[in-house]
Amino acid sequence: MAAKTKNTERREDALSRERIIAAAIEILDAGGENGLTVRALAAHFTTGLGAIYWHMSSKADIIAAATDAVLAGPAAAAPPDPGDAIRALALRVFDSIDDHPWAGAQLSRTASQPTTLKIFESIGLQVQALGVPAAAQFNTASALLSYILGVANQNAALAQSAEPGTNRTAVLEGVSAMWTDLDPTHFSFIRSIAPQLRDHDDRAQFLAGIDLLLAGIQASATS
Amino acid sequence: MAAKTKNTERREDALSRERIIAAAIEILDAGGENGLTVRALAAHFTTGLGAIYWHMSSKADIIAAATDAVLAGPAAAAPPDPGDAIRALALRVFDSIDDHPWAGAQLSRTASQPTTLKIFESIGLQVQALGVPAAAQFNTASALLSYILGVANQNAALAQSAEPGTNRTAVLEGVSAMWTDLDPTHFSFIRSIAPQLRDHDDRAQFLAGIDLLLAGIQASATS
DNA sequence: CGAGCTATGGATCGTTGTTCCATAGCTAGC
DNA sequence: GCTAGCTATGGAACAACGATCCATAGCTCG
Repeated sequence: MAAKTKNTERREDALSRERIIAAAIEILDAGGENGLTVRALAAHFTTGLGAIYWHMSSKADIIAAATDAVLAGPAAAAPPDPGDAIRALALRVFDSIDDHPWAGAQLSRTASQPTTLKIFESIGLQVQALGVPAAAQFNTASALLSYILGVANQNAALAQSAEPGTNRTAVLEGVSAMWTDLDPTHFSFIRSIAPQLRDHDDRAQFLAGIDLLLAGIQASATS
Repeated sequence: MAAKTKNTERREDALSRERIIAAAIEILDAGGENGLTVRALAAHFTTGLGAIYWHMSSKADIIAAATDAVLAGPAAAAPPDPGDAIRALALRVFDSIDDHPWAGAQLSRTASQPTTLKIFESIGLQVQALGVPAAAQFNTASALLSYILGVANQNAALAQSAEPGTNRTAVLEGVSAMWTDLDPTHFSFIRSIAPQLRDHDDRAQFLAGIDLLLAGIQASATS
């Protein structure tokens, strides 16, 4: 059959779902979730609202698609060891959220988000490879997913709390100082770790939690 | 033109920050986060917007205060065993979010939320009691907090996705059916656990994750 | 050469958070 | 007892948002 040439270009730079999502990611990276408005998108293409809504059904649709696009990585070959595979998978999600914090809030927003399902599936497969009994696989994979999404959300929240081009170091300095000024009788622990906050590595801390879960899985299996 | 005398008399039921927060919780429980508008609050007290903004500085302030109020439990006496104390603490947060899902999304929104700080402090104290080395306490407590907030967020998202009086069982049935209909080659794990989703216990699953982390902490300490 | 679909630009609607202002009750000082 | 000033209230007004609707222009096909 003759290939239908859909070159119905009204504009030089034809609008499309892909181009809109790419622009949305740009705007989200620059201004956070509040910076993305349908009007800002329309202005980016020097067009009207109708053109945007012709390609996208709603703003939620736009953000969901942008999140999927940002997290749809090349799915690098999984390491042979299931534990390492989970670590690599988790870090891939973490790094994506680190680059695009607004996506972190979206990931846990709708449980049916395709990306979240794919992550959950990947985790589940590695949990099976770890030899976790069938009856415990659901709980184990859910725990890993919940932890990953939890960290993703906190990163997103932290990034949004200091919207503009604020330096990350400055933010941590501020929080650390705030923690140090807490009431010593009610917040002895937080005060004790306040100095560590200033130059701690988010990524390493995230990985430490994954390792804790993996150690727990190992321990539960051999007991 | 002295026609309209404005009815700005002092009210019998005097407005106050506490009464506004209580009403906000009522509205949030009934209609979720989207159901709470400043105008709905004003209508609840048969007053205007100015009266609300006199007591509360912003809508974010209202939601934050409502979240704090809902999670400020009686802080029951902690069990002697640190592990049990963490379990009890985590379940207290879980049950609060279960009753007021909208609070789950708020908890991780602002890291400086007093309630989150208190939870973090409590976790940290028990982590210390567990004998975790000082250098690992920050990471360990953070992992526990991230997991708890992660589950809280997912509960909040799930509750919001089916806003009205939809039955929880019906929602799970639907998701379970959706999982079963996934492509078998790409979602073998999710399909395998789909039946378990239908009648799984959220609370027990949450606790299983806590136990996994506790087992991991134990294992890391003795190795 | 029109009919019909695709796509666009923008007016418009309803709702939201927030600010502003006029005004009434209350209280302290004289 | 009177008034200046603070506390509190009710509601108008504003700016911005997501979403819908509509007129219209380009294009394909019969």
